[in-house]
Amino acid sequence: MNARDGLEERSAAAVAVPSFSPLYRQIKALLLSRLQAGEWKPGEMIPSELELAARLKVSQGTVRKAVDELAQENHLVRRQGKGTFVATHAEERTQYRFLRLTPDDGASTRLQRRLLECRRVRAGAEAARALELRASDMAVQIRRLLLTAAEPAQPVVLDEIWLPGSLFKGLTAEKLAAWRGPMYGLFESEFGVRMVRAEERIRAVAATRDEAALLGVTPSAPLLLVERLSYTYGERPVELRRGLYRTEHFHYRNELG
Amino acid sequence: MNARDGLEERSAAAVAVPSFSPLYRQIKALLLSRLQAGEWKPGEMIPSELELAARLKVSQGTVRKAVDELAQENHLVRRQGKGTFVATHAEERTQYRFLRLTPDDGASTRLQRRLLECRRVRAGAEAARALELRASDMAVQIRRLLLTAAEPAQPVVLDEIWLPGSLFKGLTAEKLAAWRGPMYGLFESEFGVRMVRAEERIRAVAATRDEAALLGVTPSAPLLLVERLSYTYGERPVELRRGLYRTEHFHYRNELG
DNA sequence: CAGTGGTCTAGACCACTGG
DNA sequence: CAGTGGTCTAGACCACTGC
Repeated sequence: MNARDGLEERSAAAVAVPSFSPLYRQIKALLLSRLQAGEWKPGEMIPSELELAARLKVSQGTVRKAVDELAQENHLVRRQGKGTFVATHAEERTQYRFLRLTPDDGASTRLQRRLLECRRVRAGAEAARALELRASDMAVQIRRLLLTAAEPAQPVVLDEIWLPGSLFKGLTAEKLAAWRGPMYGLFESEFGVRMVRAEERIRAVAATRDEAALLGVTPSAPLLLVERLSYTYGERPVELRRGLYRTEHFHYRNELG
Repeated sequence: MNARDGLEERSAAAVAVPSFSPLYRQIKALLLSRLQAGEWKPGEMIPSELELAARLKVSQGTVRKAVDELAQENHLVRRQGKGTFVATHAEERTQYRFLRLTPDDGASTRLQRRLLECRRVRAGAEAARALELRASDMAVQIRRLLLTAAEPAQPVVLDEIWLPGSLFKGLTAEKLAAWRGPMYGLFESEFGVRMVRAEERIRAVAATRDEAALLGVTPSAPLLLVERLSYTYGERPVELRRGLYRTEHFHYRNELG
């Protein structure tokens, strides 16, 4: 079978390409569109390679390459002997998959949360631009603290979060406070919004008086400012997060390849 | 042919494994050991997949998978129609492959260098621990500024670098100042040390009086502290770098998968 | 044991590069 | 045009999981 033949179903899903789109990329785009459509939910198993190959009239190796790339991009998780599953933030080994803050000593990263605020507001200029909304559109604004779990509890992170109001209709302080596990897990199961990737911009700033009070540092103390924009399927931004990190005993870790 | 047969040459290069080492990983380890041995120099082309397959008595697909992983880990660079080449820091499109600092406006990242110091010193406790030396061993210490290229030149980065003296014997201020292109390119071509990966720890700190003077900020102004430990082949640390970044008009960018 | 992903092969053909 | 990496196939067999 030739890569250019048949496959109407695929060509519809195929994304813009340089000049030539190999078959496995068309399969990949097709699978991605099905993930986006919610055909398989986070944590669920997708059909086996052989079954997909048979259904799509393609060899196993071609499906394999498509699934490999999706697994590498954290959309799918392969488990030998069991199957291939839709990735989820709900059962992360690390409590927070996107949080790169680590204690200086290799100790545990157990942190407790303290919800400060959760309300619906107009997005405003900055959040609207990042989230591709109008400034007058509604947004959910959350403010919260992360503190060390060990007593005495020390504030470490002050987060300020904006979410598009249209996507998070029933999100209340009660729901947030009651939820155990990663916040992104709640977003998945309650609102069907799965974070796929994120971009962060990091700066050093001086604490304002309010920030200093909440984080237990002196005003104008240096803090790490981490601005994160998280995306769901289709490069659609769905969360803006402004985190202030105390870094006397923690650091932001990064790996450069 | 079975994955467990023959292949004395490979088993020697095979690294510790969970319980089962597929053939392509043995090939990968073999290629990696040859890269480490300098059999092919940075920028050079390695033998074609078919030739390697023939020499190693293995199918092209197996070599392919090994090379794929090495390319993904930035050891090799594939160029369709031309060949597969040893990765190098000398011909990076971006001037600095490991520098994640970006201007807030999407403008160019052109920076100029100003060498402040380059001398041979005792490593000292901190650098010795990081570089796996004795505190009494000699190290090369470099201090330099990076400034915006556009006039008026603004200081942006203050770097302090430690290198193991034993590996960088002829490294002098003159050599450094005369070198055009990335510093890591000089390390490759003059000292045969290729940086393979790096770890960074990022913090917010207050500028000391000296640091403030060099960077043109007020004392105790917030700065981004980026501590980088770079490794060459075999997980061997070969550079400790302590960078202080001004982040009023620049930010450290990161992608989270 | 059956079902899954993981490895390996052999061979055909395609896309890209440079002489 | 020859030589390179890139794609695709069909089939065999291996390793891991759970019943």
